[in-house]
Amino acid sequence: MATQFGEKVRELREQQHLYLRQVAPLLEMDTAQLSKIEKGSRQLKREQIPLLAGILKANADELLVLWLADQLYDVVKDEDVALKAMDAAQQTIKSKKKQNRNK
Amino acid sequence: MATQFGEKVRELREQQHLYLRQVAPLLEMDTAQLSKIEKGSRQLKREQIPLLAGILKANADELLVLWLADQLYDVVKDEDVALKAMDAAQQTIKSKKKQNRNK
DNA sequence: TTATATTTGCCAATATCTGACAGGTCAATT
DNA sequence: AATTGACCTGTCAGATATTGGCAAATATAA
Repeated sequence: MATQFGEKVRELREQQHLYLRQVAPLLEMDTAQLSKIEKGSRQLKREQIPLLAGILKANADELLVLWLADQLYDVVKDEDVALKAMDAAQQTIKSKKKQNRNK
Repeated sequence: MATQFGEKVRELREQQHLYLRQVAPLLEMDTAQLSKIEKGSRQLKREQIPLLAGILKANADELLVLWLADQLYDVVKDEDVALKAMDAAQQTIKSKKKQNRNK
């Protein structure tokens, strides 16, 4: 249930001494929603990550990596072949990267 | 657009000299849907993979790995930090595995 | 042309996710 | 014990996304 992204957001928010009720309006949501995001039962929208990073004075890419890792984990979390699937996907990404370099 | 899973299914189906119209009904769908699945514009349901593997005399886990890899790829395909996110997710999976061993 | 196999476009039906609110717990304060 | 402030949880209608199914288009071969 808990997510790496949510836990990191909470940690950063507390470091900044901010309350949910202070941060939530900046993201145009209510405190309940932000609470759920930190607890991992809702997803922040991908495009809101840079804004949130700004609010929490954090690195947007670092937050993005955690956010993506949560999405990836969600796909394979119950699968015995999770690591094999991850390897296969990694290969795909690497070969696409190579393609992009050569065009 | 194309998927590893879809391409593999087509390859296997042709090896078995089967037509879409022969395979589709066994999966309780029409040929159009199966065509889209092979082309990668639709997803086969996770739970239908073993049945399809049986029809195509293929290994269910092998197909599952491709299917999952497609889902994973879809999450990160447009992201610069794709590989970092994959690494992070891999770490999470590995540490969960360890947890399961010790309980 | 005709027949067969596959592909594509469309859209209604279904499934999933989100926003918003109400009511709840918990801890500190009076 | 009553109040306050911060946060958490459940619910559900509305918004979004996905799927199923049909019809028509395309492709290939005879």
